[in-house]
Amino acid sequence: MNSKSNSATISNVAAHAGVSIATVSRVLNGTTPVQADKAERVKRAIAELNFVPRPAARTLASRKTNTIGLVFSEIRGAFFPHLLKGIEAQLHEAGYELLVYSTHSDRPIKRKPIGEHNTDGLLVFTTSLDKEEIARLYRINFPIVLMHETPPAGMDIPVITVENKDGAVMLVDHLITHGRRRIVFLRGPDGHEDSQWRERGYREALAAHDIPFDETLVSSGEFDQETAYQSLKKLIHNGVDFDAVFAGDDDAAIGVYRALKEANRLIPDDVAVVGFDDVDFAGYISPPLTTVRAPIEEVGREAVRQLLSLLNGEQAQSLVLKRTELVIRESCGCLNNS
Amino acid sequence: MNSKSNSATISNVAAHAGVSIATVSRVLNGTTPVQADKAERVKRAIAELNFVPRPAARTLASRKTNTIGLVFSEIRGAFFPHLLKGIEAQLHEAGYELLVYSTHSDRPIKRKPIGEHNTDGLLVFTTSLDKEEIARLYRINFPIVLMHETPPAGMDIPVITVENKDGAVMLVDHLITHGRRRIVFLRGPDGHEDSQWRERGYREALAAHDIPFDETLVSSGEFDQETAYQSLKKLIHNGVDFDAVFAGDDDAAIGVYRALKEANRLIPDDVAVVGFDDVDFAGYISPPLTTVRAPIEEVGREAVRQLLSLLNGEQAQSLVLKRTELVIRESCGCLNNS
DNA sequence: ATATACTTTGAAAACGCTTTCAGAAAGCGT
DNA sequence: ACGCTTTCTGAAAGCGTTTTCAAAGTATAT
Repeated sequence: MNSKSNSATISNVAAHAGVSIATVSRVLNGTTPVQADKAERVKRAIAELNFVPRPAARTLASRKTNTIGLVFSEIRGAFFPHLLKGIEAQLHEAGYELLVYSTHSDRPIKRKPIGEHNTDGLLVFTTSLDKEEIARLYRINFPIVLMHETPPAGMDIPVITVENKDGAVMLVDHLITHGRRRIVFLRGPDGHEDSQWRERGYREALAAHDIPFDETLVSSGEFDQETAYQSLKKLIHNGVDFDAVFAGDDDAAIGVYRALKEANRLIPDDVAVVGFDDVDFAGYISPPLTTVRAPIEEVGREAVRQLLSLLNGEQAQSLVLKRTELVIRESCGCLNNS
Repeated sequence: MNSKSNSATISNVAAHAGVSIATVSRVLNGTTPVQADKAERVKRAIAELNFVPRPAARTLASRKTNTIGLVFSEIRGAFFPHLLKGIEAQLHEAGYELLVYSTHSDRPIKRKPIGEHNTDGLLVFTTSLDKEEIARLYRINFPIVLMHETPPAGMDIPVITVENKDGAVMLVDHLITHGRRRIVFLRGPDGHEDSQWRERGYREALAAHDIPFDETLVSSGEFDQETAYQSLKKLIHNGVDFDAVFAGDDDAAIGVYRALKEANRLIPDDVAVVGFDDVDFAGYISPPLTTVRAPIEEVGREAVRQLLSLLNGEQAQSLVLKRTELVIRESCGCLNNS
């Protein structure tokens, strides 16, 4: 069928240039100096024969795959493309290939199809890889970098994430400063670290203003529009009193908007709403959403940088926290009140 | 550093099970029947030694990489994740790996780093690979499937795309039916086939209602928010008379919204606006955008299916057109008028 | 029994590179 | 000129599989 088989190999090049294959390999990789004229002949032969070294053969001989793997569990609409973009760009600059794998919950595979034998290192997003697999890779000294998740206790694996807590503090503090006191918080998925940190920020901001934490104001948002919608609807139905909502993330904020509109509560006049992430649509919904910008593309780039350090045998930073930034738009109401 | 090197190989397994490596290979791949008891011993040995065959060695020996490549040029925010999701899911179901490569315009590489030697086949999105490279791959009989782009003349390469023209016709026809006559069209990027077909649909719909095509109503949108904003601003500034805008795609529609709001023209009362794609935010901007749903995840899945056919030596369909679907929301104004 | 045809099996040859090792060539100091 | 480094270079040994080939073992048909 396809004729990959007939293309030139290193021996063809060697023969054509009148040198040994070792020499060809050397000009190919620049591992050892080669006489100028021979190098020239080899280069010409490579060009004429249109020779491209087979990655598989290289990998087998050198034990390096020259590719790194990206593992993630969900392609969250607005979030993921930015992460991928950062990773892709930074990685290809360094000459590595990118193998992508998504571990959907419904895929009951034992052996992970991505790991030591087909990559030189792994980029792991949130909880896409279970603790045991991470531990196993760590034990065999396989380079990994985690994004938005801390490693299991005792393992020194680099982590890149954003200032979730700071972001949440800024948001909630902003709301309080502008007169809101009863602020609903919608939690993200269980075990999601981003959510845990955001809740911590929420609590700290309240405490800083001497507002007692009120469990009835906390509900489940799951970083998901529909869940947030249902949760808020229930709060309203139960007659819970609140004048603001920190939705957990921007997706959930959409659900909050819907519930509020249905209940004829005005945003921001009756209820201020804030999200998290500053996804693409945040500025275009109505009213434009006040949120926190998470530099997710930069998280991707940084993760690659750290992984490359590891691959080069250098020391990597064990934790890189990317700054978040408050983006004030209209849903918090401060543009009118203040 | 890392100890991939010390893990079990096929010979270890063979020794442990008391058979030859050929036999191990056979139970591994099921290529030839093996006596039940021996097979059992081999399986146990594999489990005990925790043996995983090295992909590189397999590839070298069998000349199959068991991975396919995805080439694209841009990670369009709202569009791309769905495509990737479809591809990823379908591909891993079939046991293939996914290698991802983005050909940014500013990357001046000669040899494409993705192709015959590191993949068994390629999925190509729009114009991410130039004609020559496609022609070269076609010539060596390398399996490719194109998404949203027709192959160069004379090459029978499968194409998966959506009913762009039909979608555009539905959209424009809908506008006309509801009384709009002077409809602006914002073109996508030069050479982008989606855009060309949408324009064709735009023209056909006009013709069907005996509305003459008016070049002054056509401008450049580039499927980009900012460009669309600028173009529309200029149209307004030039005093061009129009009562509707077909923005080319949803991203451009955002720019149109902005320009219109700035000019104090009401959507849909003064100007109806429609987009294309039905990206995630389309239902949440204000007013909610009337658009056409493009089943992009399904395009990804279908592309994989066709590529797998090719890989299995079967005949693939040369063209698969996925149906588009009109999604009527509020920006077209029909919910009030009709 | 005997010739004939399957089944199973292992030895060994690829697959296309990198890398080690030792030797040849060249440069240098005396 | 003569050793002693220092550079280059090629032969050959892997890397870990798949696959071909022929032999050995079994069953079937005469």
